[in-house]
Amino acid sequence: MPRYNFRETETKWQRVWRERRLFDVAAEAGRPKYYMLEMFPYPSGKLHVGHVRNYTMGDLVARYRRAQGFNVLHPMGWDAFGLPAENAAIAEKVHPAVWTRQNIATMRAQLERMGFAYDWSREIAACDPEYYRHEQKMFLDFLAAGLAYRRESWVNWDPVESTVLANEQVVDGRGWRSGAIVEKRLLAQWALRITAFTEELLEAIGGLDRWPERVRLMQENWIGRSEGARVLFEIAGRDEPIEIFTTRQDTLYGASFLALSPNHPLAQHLAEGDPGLAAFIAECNRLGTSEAAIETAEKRGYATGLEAVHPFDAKRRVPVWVANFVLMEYGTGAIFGCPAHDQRDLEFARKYGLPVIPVVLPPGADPARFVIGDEAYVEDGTAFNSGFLDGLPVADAKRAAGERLKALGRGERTIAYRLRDWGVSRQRYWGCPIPVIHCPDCGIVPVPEGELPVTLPMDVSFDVPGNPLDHHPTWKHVDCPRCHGPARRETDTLDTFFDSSWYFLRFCSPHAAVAFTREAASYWMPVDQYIGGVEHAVLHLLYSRFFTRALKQCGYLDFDEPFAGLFTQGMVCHQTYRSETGEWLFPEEVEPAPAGGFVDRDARPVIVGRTEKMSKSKKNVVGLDAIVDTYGADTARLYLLSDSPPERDLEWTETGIEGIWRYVNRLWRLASEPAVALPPPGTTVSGGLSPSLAALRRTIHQSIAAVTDDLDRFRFNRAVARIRELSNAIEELPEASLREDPGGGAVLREGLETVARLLGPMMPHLAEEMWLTLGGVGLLAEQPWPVADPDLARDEQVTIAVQVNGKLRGTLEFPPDAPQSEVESAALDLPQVARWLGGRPPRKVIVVPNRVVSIVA
RNA sequence: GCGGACGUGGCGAAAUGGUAGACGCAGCAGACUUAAAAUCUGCUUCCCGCCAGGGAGUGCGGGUUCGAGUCCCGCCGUCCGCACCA
Repeated sequence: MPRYNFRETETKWQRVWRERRLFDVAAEAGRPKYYMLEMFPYPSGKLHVGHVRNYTMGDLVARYRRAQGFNVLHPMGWDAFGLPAENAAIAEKVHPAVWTRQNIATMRAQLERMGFAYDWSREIAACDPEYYRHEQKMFLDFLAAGLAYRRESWVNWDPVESTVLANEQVVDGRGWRSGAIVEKRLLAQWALRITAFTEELLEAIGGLDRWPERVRLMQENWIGRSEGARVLFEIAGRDEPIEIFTTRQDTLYGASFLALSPNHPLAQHLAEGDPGLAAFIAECNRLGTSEAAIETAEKRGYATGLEAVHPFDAKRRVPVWVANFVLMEYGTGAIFGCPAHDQRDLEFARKYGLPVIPVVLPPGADPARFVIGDEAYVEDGTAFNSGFLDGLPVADAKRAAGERLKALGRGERTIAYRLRDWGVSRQRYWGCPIPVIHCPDCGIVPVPEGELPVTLPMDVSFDVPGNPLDHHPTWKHVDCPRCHGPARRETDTLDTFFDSSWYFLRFCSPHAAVAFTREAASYWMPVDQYIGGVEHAVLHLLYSRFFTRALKQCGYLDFDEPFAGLFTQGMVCHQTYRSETGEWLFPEEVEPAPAGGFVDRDARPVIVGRTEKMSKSKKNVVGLDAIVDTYGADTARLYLLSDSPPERDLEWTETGIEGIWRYVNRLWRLASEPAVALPPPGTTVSGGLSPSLAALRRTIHQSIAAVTDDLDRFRFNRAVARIRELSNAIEELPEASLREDPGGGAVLREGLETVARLLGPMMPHLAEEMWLTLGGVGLLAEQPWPVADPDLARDEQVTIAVQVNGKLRGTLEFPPDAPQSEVESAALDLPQVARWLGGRPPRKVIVVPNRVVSIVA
């Protein structure tokens, strides 16, 4: 049995596509465009099959839209700055630039072998000075516009990576990469004013109707809008009031303390004269903020001795504490405590013996008898013990309290957000240098635009910990561009998320002297379909939305949203294996044991772990090269599309890939050894077909319609199933009916050509080879997408279910849209139906056209 | 704690409120073969039955409906995101 020679075929078609520059595109005013983009990868080494699932989906969409006549931009590039390159430099004594370039070469070759339809002429790498020079210019524009600024602030410090992390990069109190417990440090840092767009970023989420609901919710939660009030508390004996934020200004009469964050400026100031407070603060900053630490850490406080004046009642005084549970990063870093109506405040008050004053009365409760026990009352009710607020429901009391605060000049209603400005300084080498100079006389001076790019020095050493740019003997020593005195270059580099916040714009005009041309961006943008992992729901995707707005403000472009459509694909999983001693094993180090289970190469038993996302650390990866060597790119591509819905996780199995490989060979035989001789291409099918041939034609056109619909809706697994149904129908057609019917060959040709066309976006090499074998004209990749003929797709007979009391008792065959009365009487005449009716007339009969007859006995 | 998604055969999964399990994987039986592989044919939700047929069935309990995997209410479970957020 001849096997399909994927090796020869795949290289052949890849060469043809490349030589004809088939997927290189140019903007064509007036022609509809389609921008298909997959999140560009970090060049970490070699690809495994898990990496290419989203590229396979993206390629499917790109080729499909191309066949539909769109001018498709489908570029690829490299998110090439980042820490792994520096780690490799330390471990393997190879320069990060060299390591990165090698990985890019390897991975590009791997992507090329997959036959992806990229416009490689637009390839970019973020570590290329011709790329990052433009982001240095952007940084300077942001600086001029006040969107980039330097601040001294408490930052997340990753002690393992010796660098600062953005809030978004701290996961569960730990560095997102290193896993080290993050510490708080006060540092001077560059930040981007993402909070200038908070409300806009939040509101516009509503318009992202082709984004997954999940991602939109995650962004909403991340921005974290909450309505409340800021309140100023005068402090006895001090000029400066304390400003707090609350969502419960209606409960101000229940205040029994104020609490400051340990990092609040006032707390810091007081600590200078209070060694006990200083020790308390130091203790708080040592404690982690991980889930476990938070759950076990008790509420602890330190009384400062200060007293605050109640804003509504000057006679009332409340003590000011410093408390470990108050976050400097949220609100104003200070709260007022109302123990009766906040669980956390209650715990604190009970511990330190502070008063608990109920001020919200549950509906129907007796004010004289209502007391707070172990649980704060947080539900709705009416204000009491609250002076002018008494009798008001919570919502009205919030409004009235807000108005009174404003009238008194002691605060107003306001909105607090969880979103913080984006700290972009990183104390690393392998990133984009921040183009500023620190001058002892002039302060911060931007590098003149004519001197961009500020390039990284190549002669660096990674022998000592810390930032190699800072250690470099000469790099940072420069003259001030303004006063020409001795000055120092900024040695921090930009967070790599800066690089990925605009790469989709660079792809529009990758060789332009500017970051991107306005014309190219206005033609290609926004990205019509973006595909990537959900792990970037609030990192990259939020930063890019911010960047687009910031660039708009700086005059680069004139739209707000970069990604019109977003799809987040599921992961590729594989079983994990461990040796008896607990070391992870690669799948190829493991084989099935004759007695069941698995053994390693030395026949020692292997422990089979759970199925998890493919990751290098657990070794449950299947190398892409090995799969393409054994089965070819098309087989791998179809497998990644066929088994699970694209948004769900997919389990990679050896039997699964073999099943696809068998199907590939069946398809190949079907096209290369047709059951009857095919008429020349373009032969029209004449009428008067036998029933089985007419049925096949119907299946062909129904398949075209169904596959088209499935691809539009990202239901790739279903599309694959529909194509298999069509190819099964062709295989199952009796040879006799093909031979005897004069139209047989033409219908067979139509069927095979349709299979090839529908497969084109999924298995482009095999489809191209089938097309050639069938004698098709030109390249399949240049054929238009097939269009279903509704007349030919129409069913000749419909099967109508007959139910008695909701149970299926038989079926009827009718032409579509048969008269209801006929269908009804045929149903009642069925012997099974008569039996269930037991001779009595039905109480009710419901006829749903072409579907069901429901009889109530 | 808050927010969200999901729960269907041995497995991956299909199913505009209208014949549950399409399409595949695995398995079983058979054909071809000296044999194996490959290929082909058939079976494959569970229970009763020789068949005909019947019964049960989409996490659990209710409800709406002629009819519910699908809609509504209440549970249980799994996964994901956020979380001392004032």
